[in-house]
Amino acid sequence: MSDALREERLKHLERLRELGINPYPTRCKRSHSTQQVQGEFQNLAIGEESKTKVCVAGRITGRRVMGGASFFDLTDGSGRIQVHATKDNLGADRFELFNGMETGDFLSAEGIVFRTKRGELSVRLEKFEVLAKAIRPLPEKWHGLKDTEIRYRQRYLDLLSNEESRQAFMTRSRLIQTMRRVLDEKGFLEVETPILQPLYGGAFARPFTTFHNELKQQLYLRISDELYLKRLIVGGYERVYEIGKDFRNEGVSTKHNPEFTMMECYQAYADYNDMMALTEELIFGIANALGKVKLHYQGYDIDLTPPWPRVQLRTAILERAGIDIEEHCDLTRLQQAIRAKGLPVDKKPNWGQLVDELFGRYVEPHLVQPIFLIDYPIEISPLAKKKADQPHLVERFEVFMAGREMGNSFTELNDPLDQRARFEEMERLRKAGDEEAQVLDEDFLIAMEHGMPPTGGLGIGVDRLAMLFTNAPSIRDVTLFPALRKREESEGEM
RNA sequence: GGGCCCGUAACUCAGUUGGCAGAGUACCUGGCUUUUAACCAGAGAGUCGCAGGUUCGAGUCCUGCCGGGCCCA
Repeated sequence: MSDALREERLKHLERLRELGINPYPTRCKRSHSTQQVQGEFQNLAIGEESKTKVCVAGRITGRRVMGGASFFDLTDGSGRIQVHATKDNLGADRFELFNGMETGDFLSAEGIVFRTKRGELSVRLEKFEVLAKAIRPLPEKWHGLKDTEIRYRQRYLDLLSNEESRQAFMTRSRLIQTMRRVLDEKGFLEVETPILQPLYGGAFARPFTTFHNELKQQLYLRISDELYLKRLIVGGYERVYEIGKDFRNEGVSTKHNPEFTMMECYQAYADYNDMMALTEELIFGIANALGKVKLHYQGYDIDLTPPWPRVQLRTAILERAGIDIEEHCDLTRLQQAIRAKGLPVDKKPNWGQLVDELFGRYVEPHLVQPIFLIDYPIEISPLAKKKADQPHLVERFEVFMAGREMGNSFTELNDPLDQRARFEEMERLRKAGDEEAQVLDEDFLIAMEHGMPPTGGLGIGVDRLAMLFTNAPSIRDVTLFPALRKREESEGEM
């Protein structure tokens, strides 16, 4: 019987009820967190006792029962404290009841604080209350929980069992907190834009679709925040940002979860050079807050101290692939150059996409230290402003570290007629079968036709940054509930 | 979508050439009033992911499916 352990705990639950004890009381009092006890009484000597009583509450994570005395570990969100109970202190009945409590159960424990012979700060139990009975056992503490599937599907067990995992999500939280603080301090306004959108845009990706019953209308889950945030720049806010989920209907891998967290910000009267400085400030600020300006990531030593080099995309490709894309500035000539090098490269509909492919294959994996690559092909950047002197390129950069793109930015296109032409080119690609080509958004064009100031925009992938700062090999290690296949039967979980 | 690997008790894992389903922890019983991976003694615990096939006999070999991981697209 796989439920034998649960049955036993249910019996214990019934025993509690028979004794008139509510196993799930509505309230509990506690005077101290375990951390407060550990701090406040750290100077108690062995054998010494506190003058005052404390009341702590937490989950039983260890039980050492020995005849007339027992030691329980009580764990709360801040840490752990040992509770010492004796038959003499509690009386035989209450002592027996206490000893019957099981790992995983929640208790409150009241008594003076003392230090045992072995030097462990402990609460000498005088009174206790059952706070919540657990009717399933927790994973065994010594080996912990390793099964990746259970760790993802039942993340609470992972958080209880694996301290590294618990720390990783706290690091992620502090990362976002710092990102928000830096942006707030610089006068950016945090806003919220629609996740359900009648059209999707701002990135190359296939969307999730859904349906609004009352409106009888198909809606898309956003693939980026860009087009709405720019409408707010049109509306007169000079600095806006949003941190939230984007959704892309693509495969699941160590680097991709179908929903992921993105920070996007837009600053009027700025360009991509300003956004490079902002990127450094943000990521360096986070690194400082986390104490990880120099860090190890999956075998790499990475130093985030700014400034980071600014290198032309062209130069980077020339160095790594030995091809000067400017000397082969149309699709067929670039294809020939690649073939002449004996390099395999997929068919692409235009020069820009082929450059992107070349870059992704031969350059990106080598970009370990932080670096900005600047000036991208116009075909893969339909929302960015052309370079004045090189109209086949745009003022765009991507920032890389640990062989991965961490952010994307451009001097935003604010010429409504050029923007319309770019969308129309996208529509052409779309009709030619490119499912990821962007969709013409008339409402967005109308907004831009009302006048948009020169603007710099930046997007940073929060999950990837979190991976970097927690040394996580997979996005699932920094995503509390990563996307997994639905299981056939609902039965069978522990 | 393709390749490789994994799925055995609540947890962590063994399981030989195809020959009775195992260990540690947890749980249960007894002992033990300063232990801390408590200790000592004893007992129980299994749809070997699912479904077929080969075989006298399958956790083990074969096929399909489900779920997970890594690499590639």
